[in-house]
Amino acid sequence: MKEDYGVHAMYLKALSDETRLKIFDMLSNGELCACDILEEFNITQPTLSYHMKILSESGLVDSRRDGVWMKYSINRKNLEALKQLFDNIGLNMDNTSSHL
Amino acid sequence: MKEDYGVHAMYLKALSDETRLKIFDMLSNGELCACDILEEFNITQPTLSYHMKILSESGLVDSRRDGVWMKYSINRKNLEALKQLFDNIGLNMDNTSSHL
DNA sequence: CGACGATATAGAGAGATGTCAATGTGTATG
DNA sequence: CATACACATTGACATCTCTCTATATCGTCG
Repeated sequence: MKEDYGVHAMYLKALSDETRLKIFDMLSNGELCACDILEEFNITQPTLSYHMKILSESGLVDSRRDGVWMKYSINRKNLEALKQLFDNIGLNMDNTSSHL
Repeated sequence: MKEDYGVHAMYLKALSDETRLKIFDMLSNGELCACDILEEFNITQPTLSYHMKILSESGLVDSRRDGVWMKYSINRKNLEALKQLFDNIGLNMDNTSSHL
């Protein structure tokens, strides 16, 4: 439970790019196709494809074909795993000098 | 509240390196000096210094001098801000097809 | 099948990142 | 002050990252 730094680091790396973080946030409102996402950014289609590949391969985003379109959505299980990381860090926190 | 993708991306980038993620986790058990952290890794002292600078400048880690030592600790306010990002993503999530 | 629209892949280039050895800076202590 | 210890900075290097243009692939429809 404490040794999957590699996996968590991969999740964080996937979200550490501002474009990808925005995309991930967009997906929190539901499944989107690549064309919908592309409209929101000033990047080319291949660049978006590159970012979606990184998000998909990290495991944080799922993809499926729907006819001609690729639909992307958040993988909740892995998002929860990532949240768990931060929750555990919070738990370990020494609370004696709580000047939050 | 929705436009600080840049700041959040910076937090995530700071934690997206496996070494830095481990360090951050170590700090959740309380303040540590650089020498303590260095013992846990197979990296040189300048490399650790480089990582600590990235963590400190991101805002997720605080540093203070204690005589000859540098003491590092987690900045809770900014950790909470980062957690908030994930909580908000969770909130937006469409729950109709909850196959978690 | 042939053409078209949506997405993926390849190749290239500029810049960022992680690492080290060497050296500098700051703090205590004799 | 001189020395030693803890940490920071510099410079160099290999690798990774993000972006683009050009081209390929895949699915649909006539």
